Amino acid sequence: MSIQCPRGTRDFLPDELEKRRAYEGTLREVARRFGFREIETPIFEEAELFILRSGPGVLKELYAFKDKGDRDIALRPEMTAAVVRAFVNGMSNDPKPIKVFYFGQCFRYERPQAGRYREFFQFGAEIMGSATPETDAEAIAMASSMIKALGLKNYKIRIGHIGVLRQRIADIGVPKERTAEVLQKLDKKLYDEARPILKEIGVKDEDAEALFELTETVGGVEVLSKVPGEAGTYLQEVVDYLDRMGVRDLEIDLGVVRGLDYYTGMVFEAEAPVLGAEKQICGGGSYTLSELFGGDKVFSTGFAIGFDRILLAMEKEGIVYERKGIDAYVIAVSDETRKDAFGIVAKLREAGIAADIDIMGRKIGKAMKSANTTCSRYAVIVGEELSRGCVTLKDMQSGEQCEVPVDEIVAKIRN
RNA sequence: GCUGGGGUAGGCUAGCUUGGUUAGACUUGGGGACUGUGGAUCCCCCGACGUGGGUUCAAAUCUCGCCCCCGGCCCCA
Repeated sequence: MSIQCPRGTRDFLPDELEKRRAYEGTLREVARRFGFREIETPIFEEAELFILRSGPGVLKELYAFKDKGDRDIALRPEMTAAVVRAFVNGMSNDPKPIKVFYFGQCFRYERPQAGRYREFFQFGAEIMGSATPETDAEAIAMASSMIKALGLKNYKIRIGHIGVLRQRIADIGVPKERTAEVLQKLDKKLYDEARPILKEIGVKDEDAEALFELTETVGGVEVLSKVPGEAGTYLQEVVDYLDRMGVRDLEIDLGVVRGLDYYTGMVFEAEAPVLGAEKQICGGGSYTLSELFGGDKVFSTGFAIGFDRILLAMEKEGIVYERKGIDAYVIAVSDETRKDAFGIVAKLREAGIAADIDIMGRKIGKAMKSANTTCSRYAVIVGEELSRGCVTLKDMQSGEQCEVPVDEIVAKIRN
């Protein structure tokens, strides 16, 4: 038995990788259009970085190890922490706002299932040093554009506000150390499990029910009128900006919670229902994290897209990627012209044309077949017409062919 | 961590219930029919029982452990 990929990892064979690269390109292009620049950080970091960000609980799902210098190292389980670290270390005095995006693999030691791998890919973006509704709108707009640019049809973007919930939870007498526990139940909308917890804390029944009602505030942007105080006004602003930008594929859901403590205000998620259990394709919000890593407190908004999942969702929607192929396949009719054919393929390549040629000594019929399987636009047939300084150029799509002087083939193929 | 289903050539699969020819087909790949023309057809070739033990004269088939894959729960930054 041969050696397999480690559990939860995959080989990306050429067909698959070409597709992934193309969609990566789509995401990069959208980010570029939104004025973001790419950033890259190490694949491994000091384990401490992730513990600071997410709490000691992450350790059990971290690929962590000691290096030969006895340092505690971990493969990154996500990228935000590293980007914020890089910000604190080297970008904190850059002109604001700082808009960066990243793409890369992350690692989590979890049980693989649909859309969940141990090595997976995230595409994300952070806007740092700005805390305005415009900032949040910009992040949501870009996430929405990315999903649309990929061609996904079936998805939902839900926007909430963690500040509203935190405030309310504090107001009704839940101590800080039990907030996370309560939020977790609210996130899942497990009110029956939340009730006894709140009761035990000593929260009044009517306050508890009012809290549940708040998290049940779900619907179109019009439900914002029911959201009290500053947060309601703030979200209204965000939504107004989004509306002007033509971003209307959203709904309000104050039940959107997001796991972590450092989220401060707006939070949002996107999901693709076709995916089943692991349907979340994007998540983000506004946060402050830099002070945890020794920097000043800086407001940021960011999000990450689960690249593997969104591709899976696209596949389930029947979106197929068409292989690009090459421009020309050069075919020697006989051994007499074989070496000349290599001269011609070299010339095409020199001119920037993607050109291939048979290297297995095959005869014309099989070579033609190769031209076909490499998805070549043209076949360049090199035979006796070379004595007249010509080759035969065949359009593989239409089957039409004509004789072309050797020094005109580059121009002809370029059109 | 818990749980359901499943592993036969690169891919898809027959055989397994009832143990017994050389594990069969399709497809991909290589060669040829076809000495200057691809997608069609035909012929030939390469290629597999996840792994380790047990039962047996004999195991792809029965049995146990492990590994892996596909789902679901928990978790999900």
